Amino acid sequence: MESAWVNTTLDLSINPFSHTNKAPKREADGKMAEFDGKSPVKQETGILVEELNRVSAENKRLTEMLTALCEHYTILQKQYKELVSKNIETESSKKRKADCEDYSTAMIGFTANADSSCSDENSFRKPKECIHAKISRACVRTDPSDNSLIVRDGYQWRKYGQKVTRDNPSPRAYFKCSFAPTCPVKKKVQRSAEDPSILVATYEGEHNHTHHSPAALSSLSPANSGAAAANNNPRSAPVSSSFAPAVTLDLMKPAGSDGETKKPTQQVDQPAIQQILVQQMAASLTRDPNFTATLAASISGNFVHRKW
DNA sequence: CGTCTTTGACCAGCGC
DNA sequence: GCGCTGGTCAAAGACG
Repeated sequence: MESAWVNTTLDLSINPFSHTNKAPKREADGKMAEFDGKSPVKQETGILVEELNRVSAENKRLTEMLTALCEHYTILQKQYKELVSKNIETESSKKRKADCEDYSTAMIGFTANADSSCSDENSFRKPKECIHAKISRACVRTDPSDNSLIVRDGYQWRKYGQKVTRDNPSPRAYFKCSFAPTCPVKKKVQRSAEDPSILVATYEGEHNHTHHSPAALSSLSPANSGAAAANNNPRSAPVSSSFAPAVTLDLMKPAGSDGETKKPTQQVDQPAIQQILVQQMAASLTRDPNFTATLAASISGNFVHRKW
């Protein structure tokens, strides 16, 4: 389900006039108009009207594409929900959870937040804790060459253990929330066995403090990974700026009543997800210096080429 | 010197 | 009961 990853990047290299070569043509038309002896104002007006119509048509076409994309996304998400519910039913019949755990399934669909239910990893081992502890899972795509098991989520974590598990060659790191001494939240981070570029973070419990960490605001932005990483783990080297954009949501959002714990997090309202996505895209873009630089270059380039 | 990470040891749960 | 496995502890070392 690679298509489930939400790509928030923009291709700024697209020149709106490139496919029609309107700009050079318009320039040429203007020169020709001088030779034709027609009114340059009328020529310019006609060109502008034509361009306006073209832009409107393109806008309409893009809107239709976006609508179709959203519809496809909705359909895919529904299919994923059905798959997850089926998996929960089948997995609950198995005795040992470790045999049925598959991180890749946790990444399916909306990979940012997969709030696990009692069918999750501790359900068979610690059924009592499962009732009280909120368990959620997040998948973050990282640079495959980056060996650090750091997931920047805005909180401060203290590593208290590392273990190599049976079904995954990469070690699993254990973290406790160090922001508040009484905070019971624990986090396990391990690379996906199938895709080493993906870090799977499993959170247990709920934070009993507010999200004061400065990195909390910047954690959603890959561009600020350096500062966030410094806050999260001052001693570790800053994560490469080539960090792929990963959607990261508030992982500690309450999953609701106990009766609802059987449902995966993907049950969140569709408009809410879209709103979060839009906010994250905007935040990610506006905080990325590369984006602003590229945008400025693109705009200035357009001005130069178009010779307004 | 204080804080944090590392890592081997220990403990508990589970299956056989 | 034994072995396997995951989770946690705590001493030692690194780092600023």
